Amino acid sequence: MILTAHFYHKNTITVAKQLLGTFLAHDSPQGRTAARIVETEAYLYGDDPASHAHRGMTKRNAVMFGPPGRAYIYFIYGMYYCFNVVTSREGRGEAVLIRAAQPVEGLSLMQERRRRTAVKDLSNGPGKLVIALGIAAHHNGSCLITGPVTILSRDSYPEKFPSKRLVVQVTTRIGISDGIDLPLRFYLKDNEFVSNARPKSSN
DNA sequence: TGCCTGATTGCCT
DNA sequence: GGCAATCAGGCAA
Repeated sequence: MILTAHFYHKNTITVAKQLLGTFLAHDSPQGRTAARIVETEAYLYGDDPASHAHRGMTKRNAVMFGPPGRAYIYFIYGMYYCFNVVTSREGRGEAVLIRAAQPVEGLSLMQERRRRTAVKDLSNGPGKLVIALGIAAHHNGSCLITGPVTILSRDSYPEKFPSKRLVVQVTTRIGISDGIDLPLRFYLKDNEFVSNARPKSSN
């Protein structure tokens, strides 16, 4: 079932952890794809220099300051998009970046979109999962409760993923140059679909 | 296996 | 004008 608004109206770190094991789904004209979220990062209000919202609202980050439960999608490195979930409460500017996911439904469509056959390489990174799921710039600001991009609860695929205690690992975040010491990256322990990238060291 | 680099463009300073 | 919450491919070992 689709996660409802109150799921997102919580402390951003809590949401980042609780998103692990849920399913990001997209019902597109080409068909349905869904992937289990295995890696997230929190971007916070206040003393978080890595957050796009750190210097206040701009044209790019405006969605971060809107209501929780919407998609914040931004363009990066001239060719990729990253998918985030707005969290906490309206006006704060907090979000969770979805960094990696495990393909669950619509595998062949994902393979076609990614031009890759290896399932392990379809969505094990923030830019990759956006491509695999067919998410695009026009989904920026879209509501994750009404769709077409939605997030489903952990019990949505009981045959493939029976109810089980999830072990969450915590590290610093990836690919940033400020705020690199903050422990705001979360992922499922020993999951082979977690992204390959490693945090920078602060030395 | 793992490090290094080029690709490519909208947004912010 | 510089850079960014990335990725794939190439090359060395």
